[in-house]
Amino acid sequence: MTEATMRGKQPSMTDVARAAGVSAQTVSRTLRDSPNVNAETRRRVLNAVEQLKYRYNGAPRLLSSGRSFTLGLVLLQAGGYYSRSGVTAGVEAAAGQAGYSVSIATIAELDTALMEKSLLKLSDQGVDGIIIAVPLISVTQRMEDITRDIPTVTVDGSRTTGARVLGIDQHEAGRAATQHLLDLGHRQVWHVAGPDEWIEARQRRQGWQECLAAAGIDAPPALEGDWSPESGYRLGQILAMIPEVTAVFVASDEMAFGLIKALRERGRSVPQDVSIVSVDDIELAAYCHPPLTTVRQDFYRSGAAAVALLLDTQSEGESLTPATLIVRESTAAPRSR
Amino acid sequence: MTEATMRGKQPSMTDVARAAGVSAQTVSRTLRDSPNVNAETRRRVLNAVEQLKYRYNGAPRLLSSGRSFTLGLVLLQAGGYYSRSGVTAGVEAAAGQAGYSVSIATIAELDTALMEKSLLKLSDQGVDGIIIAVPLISVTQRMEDITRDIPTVTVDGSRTTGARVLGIDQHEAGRAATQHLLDLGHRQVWHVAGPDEWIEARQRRQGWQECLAAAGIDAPPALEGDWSPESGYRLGQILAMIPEVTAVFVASDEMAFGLIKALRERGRSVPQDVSIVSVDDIELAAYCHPPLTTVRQDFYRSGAAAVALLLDTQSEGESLTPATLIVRESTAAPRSR
DNA sequence: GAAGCTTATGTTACCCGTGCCATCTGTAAC
DNA sequence: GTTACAGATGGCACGGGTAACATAAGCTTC
Repeated sequence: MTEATMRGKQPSMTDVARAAGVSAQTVSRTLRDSPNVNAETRRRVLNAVEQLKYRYNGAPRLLSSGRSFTLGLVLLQAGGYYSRSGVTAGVEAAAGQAGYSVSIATIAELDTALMEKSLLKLSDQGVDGIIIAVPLISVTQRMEDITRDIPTVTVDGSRTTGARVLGIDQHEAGRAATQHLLDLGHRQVWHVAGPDEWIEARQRRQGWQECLAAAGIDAPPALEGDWSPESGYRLGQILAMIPEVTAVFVASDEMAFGLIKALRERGRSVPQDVSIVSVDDIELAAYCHPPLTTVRQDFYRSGAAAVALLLDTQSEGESLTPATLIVRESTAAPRSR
Repeated sequence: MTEATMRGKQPSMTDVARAAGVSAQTVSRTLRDSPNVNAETRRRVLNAVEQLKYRYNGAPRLLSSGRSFTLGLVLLQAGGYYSRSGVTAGVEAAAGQAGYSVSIATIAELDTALMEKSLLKLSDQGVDGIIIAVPLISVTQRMEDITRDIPTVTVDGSRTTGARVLGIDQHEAGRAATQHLLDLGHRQVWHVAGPDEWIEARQRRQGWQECLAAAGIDAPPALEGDWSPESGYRLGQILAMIPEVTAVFVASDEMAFGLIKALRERGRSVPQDVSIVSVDDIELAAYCHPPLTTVRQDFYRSGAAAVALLLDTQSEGESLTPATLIVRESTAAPRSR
């Protein structure tokens, strides 16, 4: 027992060493399970550790090894974007499992300068890897500089040099949603897309387009929203004025909420007059009226997979999480004429 | 992750110093905007920084001063809680403003052991402060040990020794919601509460109870959900079977979604048969059917305020963010009899 | 013109875990 | 008895930014 009870100061390995009557080096070896430590010595050391409530300090290792055992996560702050929580949880869980901690950097909006700043910030913190959960429009030189130095995985984003990409199969999501509507007998499927800078949005739109093309249908112009329910509402007011519209593929559940509201206000009911399929399967999708037919996305799994990809140098390249169509009550066959 | 991780030996301050023909200390002073640096010298240093692409390294500072300029954020992973994204964004923005980075620790469920582990993990990382955005049921000795060493602010949680508490005025939220229903002419207000471990839930319930008591009404038993829309749905099925129910105060928007669905399925329409007021004002609250009358919570602001409280040693004690009632269409006067 | 102060810069020591090498003991091999 | 070697442990330097102190020059004041 040491009489020196320094308040506020954490004990160091040297303190433990003194208490156990060995050198700091031996303490270090003991704690790292080095082979050449006598059983009796180990016991004494561990005892001292217990006694002093010694806590390992990673800073010196970071100092000499350059590794911080911290991963950076870039998120978009913009409200209402559900994927965030799921991806975050997945990333954090998988990282924690592997002994890494997660440092976040949110960017207020989709802007190259802000993006650069965030990457720089994470780089300054000395993160060992970066997970970008934000679409990248244009990749600047500076971004490349950083992602060249630090392993990077992009979840549902565009490709950076050296960055590995991973995500849900958005193309398939768009296809499946559209096909479901065609299968119900709809002759045409309209589309409310997400912002075109978002890879997800573009891929979903492509899936929709190609599915229509495969059925020999000329795709109507896509309407572009910003993921918000408000934008869905706005675009819904437009669609409600077009009598031909009987089926709409909406790029997110939240926009679908707005769309349904607009249609209802204009006297067009879902699914009797208009069928709607969206994407995400947020928790509330099953509890609105009518419950949404939607393509489920497993964000948690994506986040976890991103970390796995980052930490495991073996699995190079891309990987995709499947998307599954959940049929509820926002879709029906068109009214017979 | 192996050699790919190693950021090729980055230049150090000494390298910059050599390039600029000054001492490392002067470089340090320049980068930290110390007052006593000659303009010409500063120019040369910054030039060298640019040239060598020098990046600041925080590890040594953590090593010698113990300050990491990192804040820890404890979140609950459990899905569907809107508060998380808002609080996170607020925390990160305010922290970034002050030059701090944010490291997250999510706990899978409300469990003392997990909570301890998270705090320990953050403590190991050397965070300068901790923001707990999770309700604390019972505070263990180990938690106290940590929160005594590290400044801690709890957002909408219970009180830890030494931890400062901050949050939205939940009591007032419950009162305002209930009063609104009474003002419309309802004789009785039922309540679907959140889990009782949550301080928010308890405070909202108290506000409801006291408001009824003040009006001379005996409060009916509160039904307890778990914040999920599913639990709202389940409890809604029960309430739908009680003809006397004309007004319900629901502790969260998401539960309200479920409740409304259950009522509709049982042929009771909102707000004609039953009025509903909930809490949160999530983005979708305005886009469901009917749009929800709800008490708005500014999570972003709470998060930002938590950081301010943490970093500013002056402002001791608690602080409350106001809650405002947003009247939409889920409430109406009771049917006249 | 010496004391006293300000401004600008350099020097040194420190934080603490770990890689590397040195040391010491005991034991097996010749 | 001498060499060889493994096992166990200690000593020391290193990493990079910074607090604390030292130094040097310029300027004011009496």
